Amino acid sequence: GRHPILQMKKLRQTLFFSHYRFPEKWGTKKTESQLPPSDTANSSPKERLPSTLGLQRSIYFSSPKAHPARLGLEFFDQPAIALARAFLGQVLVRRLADGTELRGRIVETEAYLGPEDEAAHSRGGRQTPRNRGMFMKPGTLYVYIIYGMYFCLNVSSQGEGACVLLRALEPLEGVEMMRQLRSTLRKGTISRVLKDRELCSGPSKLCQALAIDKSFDQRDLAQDEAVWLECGPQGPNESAIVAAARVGIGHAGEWTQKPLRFYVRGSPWVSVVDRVAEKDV
DNA sequence: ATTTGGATTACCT
DNA sequence: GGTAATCCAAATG
Repeated sequence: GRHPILQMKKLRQTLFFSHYRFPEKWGTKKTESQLPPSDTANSSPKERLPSTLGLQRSIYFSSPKAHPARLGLEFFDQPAIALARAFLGQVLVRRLADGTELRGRIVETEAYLGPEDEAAHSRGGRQTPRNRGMFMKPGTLYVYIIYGMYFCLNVSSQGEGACVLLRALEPLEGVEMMRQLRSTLRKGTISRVLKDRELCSGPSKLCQALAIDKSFDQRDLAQDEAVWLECGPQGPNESAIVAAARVGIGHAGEWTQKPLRFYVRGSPWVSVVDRVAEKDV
């Protein structure tokens, strides 16, 4: 980044968070047995955490005040398709300036594979000031402006220029604040009360609901103080993940049809349901 | 320097 | 199902 303010931000983050350490391994990947995606999904804090969290909670995050199950670089350092699937069921957290914490369970993602992917901003190896985040280390955010007025939130994965787009969340915590943010930020004039389903069911909707804008570009999801990812109580079954064509990438080329969008089958929080794709198993 | 189009949303019929 | 809104930034000259 050649922008002095961005450089300062970057430096501040680096210094402030340089004391963080992460375990050698997170342990085995999330178990894929378990139950189908939960109906209410949200378990009370008192509820038992999965055993895989034991390791993560150990010495690294001893303070209960600290992020109890924050996912680190090891989680993000996997190929885009694997990461896109692994995101499902994890909880995205946004801490606002006043300390309010907003939480949403990720239910829909898209993988963008890098230079060979004709639908990716990094197609053909294009690297520009805008998409730099795609080429940075796994876990780096890539936030860009679309149609001059909306934001999209991506997370860099393993693989040059590869990333995952976050497309929909199930609101879990801070729902009224999300409603307020959406009502305030969206372009519509009238202030009809938005339904819960309308809060985070789209890549730009979730950015509005969580107050995520361009200032989050190139931040580190593994270390930032205002946004992070927590291990959800349980991920969906493999069979509960639908693989469908990506949304809004035009009508040309083989890449348009590839099943690189993933969402939780039957979730009412998904932005676009693909009935045809759901028939395949 | 100018042009072009977009990883969307909201509101219309 | 269709399309206006709205402007950044990549691509082109």
